[in-house]
Amino acid sequence: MNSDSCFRRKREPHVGPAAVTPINNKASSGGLPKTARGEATRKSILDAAERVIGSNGYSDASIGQITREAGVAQGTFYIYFKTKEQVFSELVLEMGRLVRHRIAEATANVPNRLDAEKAGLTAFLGFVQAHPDLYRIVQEALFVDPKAYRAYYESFANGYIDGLNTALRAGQISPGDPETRAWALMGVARALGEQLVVFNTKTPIQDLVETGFDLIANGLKP
Amino acid sequence: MNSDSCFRRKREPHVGPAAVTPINNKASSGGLPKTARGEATRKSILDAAERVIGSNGYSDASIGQITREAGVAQGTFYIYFKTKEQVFSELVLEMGRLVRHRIAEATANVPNRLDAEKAGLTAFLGFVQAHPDLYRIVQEALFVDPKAYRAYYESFANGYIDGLNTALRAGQISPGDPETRAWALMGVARALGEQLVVFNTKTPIQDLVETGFDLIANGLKP
DNA sequence: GTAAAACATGAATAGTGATTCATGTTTCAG
DNA sequence: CTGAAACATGAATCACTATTCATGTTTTAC
Repeated sequence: MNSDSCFRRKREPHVGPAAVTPINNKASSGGLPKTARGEATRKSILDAAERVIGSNGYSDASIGQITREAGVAQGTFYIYFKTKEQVFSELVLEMGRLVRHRIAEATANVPNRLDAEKAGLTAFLGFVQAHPDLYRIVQEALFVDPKAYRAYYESFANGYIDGLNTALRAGQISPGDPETRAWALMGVARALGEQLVVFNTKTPIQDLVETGFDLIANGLKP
Repeated sequence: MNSDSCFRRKREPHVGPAAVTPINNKASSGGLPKTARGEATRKSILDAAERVIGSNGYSDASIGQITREAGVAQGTFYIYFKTKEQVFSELVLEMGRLVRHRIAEATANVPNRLDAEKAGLTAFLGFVQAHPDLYRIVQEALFVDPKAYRAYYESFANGYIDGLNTALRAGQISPGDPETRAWALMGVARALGEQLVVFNTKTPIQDLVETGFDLIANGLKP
């Protein structure tokens, strides 16, 4: 329940002229569009939101900017989204789907877990580099929409845990609590991704993967 | 250069009545206090800011809340801090000092690097659990004060890199790029800390340390 | 003791931007 | 064709709160 400073408290819900009004339930406020036109408009708003929020951050991104960027009037925004927070949440969800899909794709036909770790890390870093904005968006979700933030990482973790369990049963990795390991491994990937887009390291992705993977596979022991 | 939505553009600097005005340079606006009284007031504001920002987040924390919590008038805030952003930055700095100090302390007399990793991880998780607010504060710094955010992690990393280099020379760890390793290892600690205060895991700290350390030391290889 | 510096107050100012709404314009089922 | 639903518009509203300032009150140096 964060939100921008202005207009925090919702205004008293405005009751229409009377029950007489035709039940104009529109696509109204958050509803999904019912025609191709609406579909297109909604998408262009969402895309604009991605760019604007991605580069300015949530608080500094204004609905005006977003709609201008999308080429629609300001009021149009509220035909498709109930609040500013809602677009943001959808952005986070969408991004989660994209990353997971990309990693699943990259690790799909890799039968060995360690190779899968390497492939997954490579795919993740490639994705981060291609979508630096989306990376920041997820980070900010912790404050704007904690639920979405948790959902993002948890659905990520679940897949990871499954993978580790399978590998464990197949004797491909040493024993160890899969849940904690999953979070730790995600932490490695996240940190290296952050190196890329937040700290702008000069280290090439390939080297990050090399060093990161060696650590994951063999640890620090001499 | 983020900031809250309200009053983004600074008002035209107000020029005093004339050059006649005594150079009342006060502790004015961001200056440090010059008496014990001032010192105490400043500290109480900073402490209040920690609590308020820690639990409400930066945007939702208002100066009014902070000063109320500190038991001073709203204007008093501006005797010690130039802007809302400034208190926040100081909070981040202060927190960085605290964590690093704690970890340095915990690893000081541990001659072996692997043992030091374990001790450091334990100390870090303990700290995080004791200061869940401060943990969130650092995360939010990425958006409110990116410079402080980077400084926080970079000074952390520097110590880490030194430690790894020393250990490498002493043959206590296997070879591998210390910089990338440092970030990856910090990523593990960060992720496990997040488990604790953001995801509220039931796993006891000791188990997190056990699993995390085993991964760091030996990797996943069977 | 006293002037000046420090510190404290809190009401007033003013920028901002999310959200609404009254009013069009398009689209489409029948 | 035609009326209703869907979609679009953009000016107006107005809750919020960071920051300032004119005016006290305390403390300190001498």
